[in-house]
Amino acid sequence: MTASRVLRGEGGYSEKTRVKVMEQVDVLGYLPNRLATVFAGDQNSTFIGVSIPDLGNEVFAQVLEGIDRKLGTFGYQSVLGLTQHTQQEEENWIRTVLSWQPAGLILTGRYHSPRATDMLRNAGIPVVEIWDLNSSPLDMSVGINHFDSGFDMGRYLTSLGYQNIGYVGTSHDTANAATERLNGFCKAVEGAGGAVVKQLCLHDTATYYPGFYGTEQLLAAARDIECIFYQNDAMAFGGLQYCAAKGLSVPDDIGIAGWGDLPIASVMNRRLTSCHVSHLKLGQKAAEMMMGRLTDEPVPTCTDIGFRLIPGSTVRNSGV
Amino acid sequence: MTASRVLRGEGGYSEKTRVKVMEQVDVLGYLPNRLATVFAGDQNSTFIGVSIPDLGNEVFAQVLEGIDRKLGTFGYQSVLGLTQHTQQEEENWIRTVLSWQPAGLILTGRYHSPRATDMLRNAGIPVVEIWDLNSSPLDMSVGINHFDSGFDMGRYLTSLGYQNIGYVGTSHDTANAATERLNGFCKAVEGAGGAVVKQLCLHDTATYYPGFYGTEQLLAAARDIECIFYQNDAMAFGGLQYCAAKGLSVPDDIGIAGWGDLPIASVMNRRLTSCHVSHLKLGQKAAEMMMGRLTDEPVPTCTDIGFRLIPGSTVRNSGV
DNA sequence: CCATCTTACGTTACGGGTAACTTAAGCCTT
DNA sequence: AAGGCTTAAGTTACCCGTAACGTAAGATGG
Repeated sequence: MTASRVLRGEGGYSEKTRVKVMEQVDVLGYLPNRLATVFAGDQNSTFIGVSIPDLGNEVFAQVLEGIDRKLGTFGYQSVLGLTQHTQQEEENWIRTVLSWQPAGLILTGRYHSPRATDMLRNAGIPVVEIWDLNSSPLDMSVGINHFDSGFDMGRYLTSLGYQNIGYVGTSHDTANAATERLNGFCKAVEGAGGAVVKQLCLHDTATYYPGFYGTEQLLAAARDIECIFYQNDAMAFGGLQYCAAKGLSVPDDIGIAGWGDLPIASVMNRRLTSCHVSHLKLGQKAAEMMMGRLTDEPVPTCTDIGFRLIPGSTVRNSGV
Repeated sequence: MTASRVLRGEGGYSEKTRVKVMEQVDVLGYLPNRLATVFAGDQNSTFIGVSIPDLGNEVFAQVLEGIDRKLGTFGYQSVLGLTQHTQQEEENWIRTVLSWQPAGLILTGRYHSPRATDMLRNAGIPVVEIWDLNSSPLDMSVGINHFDSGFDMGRYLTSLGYQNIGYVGTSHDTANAATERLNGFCKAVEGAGGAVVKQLCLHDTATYYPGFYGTEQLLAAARDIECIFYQNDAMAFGGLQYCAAKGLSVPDDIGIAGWGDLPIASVMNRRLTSCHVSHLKLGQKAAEMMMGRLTDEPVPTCTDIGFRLIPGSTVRNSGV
């Protein structure tokens, strides 16, 4: 007991005793068992469960980096869960991670299975839903409005005179942010008298090569396409390279627009038309909101971190 | 007690009782507290501490993905630690994560602080050191021989007739895999009568833009450089784009070689000279070795997952 | 019908840290 | 020197799940 007091520095012991305790700590290589402390209910754990769809997608790796670095400065640890974009994986992971008594959870996406939602409500711990801005979150939410970002891109492309537009992305079991971007995009394009003539949703990962062959498939199916909007920048780069390989000039023969503004854009001579989101900041903000809630500070329920359309030069630069 | 038996399905209860227990589980929304089980010492935890330098570097994101997915199939969770390439961060993280009684640790790199090494030895749990192959690991090791991979690249470039070669990378407090690649590279180049005339180690992250401006600095300092070896592919892409921006023809005016074979290479029309390592497989293998040890299977101490030099077309294609 | 076995369920104790309380020792005051 | 006060250190109980053991009821067999 006295040793416990010394280690926590709460006072009530003599200097002589302190030294003796610290000596024994060194001799025994003693490491406290935090499990016991948390288990006894005297303190909360410093685990934060963090669910991320996948790390092959650079944007999520950046979000996770932002979260973990910020949590680390508060002495908290991320317990990772890669949910592969499925609600079932997420539900299983939530069940497991809750049994470890985490201090809170940060979840990517706003769509959860009914059982998952129940567990989250019952857990009585802070939950931050990230990525998709959610006006009625379980607890807290930080992200952007994906529908709006898709809408803005649709409006931008149609303002340049594009009428026949294609989309290349990937398909998922459930609605997700990319779906919402596509919905916003279609609404804007159709509202401006254009048409999203072909939407390709590949059963693949949203990375470079699917962007490449997806472009081939799209152009084979709809030759009159003037411009392609991609699920993300990686797929758009794949599309750019397909065009280069086939001698299609961008933006003269075809326009290319991505989403997410990957770091590689910083060195490309031709700026990819895209939409910038500060992924690192998103992650940091999520961690800050979590820590704010855990220290009983007032925390906003929803935080919109915003996006910025990047006109770029892979689309024509004015209306025809 | 009977409830505990029902929940673990170990038998010794009647069907009637089972139903009653399950009803109450539903009513109460009961979730077991795994902390108590582990704390009581009846079982090990299912945490695996995973330290990764940073996630901005795509290769580490892939390694982590490989680890976490594989661990997930065994019902284990990763507790993440981003150590930012410093031993002090790693030591602090190890101390914290050990206090949570993890079942094992997976650490990136073979160089740890003395205190960290002590803690790891005393912890009595499996440790897998990844990335750098370590012939005398603390416990287990999986990765590649970075010195050799640098050496092979040096030999390859000199075999093409390159004599004055530059290097662009980043600097770190302590020796790391990139340093070993550079050492192997220099040894091969010098052994073949060439010279690594300038080595630029930037105080920055090993990403695209530092590759871009690092190239500018390098060429300004040493105009006679014929070929540049980069710490990784991201920096090499930055270099490629610098050359494109300045009208330098690759490989006619200058040769460019990276390391790591990033996914974006799959869609580039010009194959980047690089070195392929299966990062995902590395992560999976690390997780498999960990699980093997935890289930008392015989596990090899060291696993070399190998690398493959990619000749590419960003260096001249035969000796002069 | 009693001895023995089996099954179902209950009781006790433990793990490591700490809150709350108790005891012991040292110090001062009158 | 007895009483009151302060400080240091010790004791007890608790957190929750489960191993180990105990017990009661029912089944089986001779």
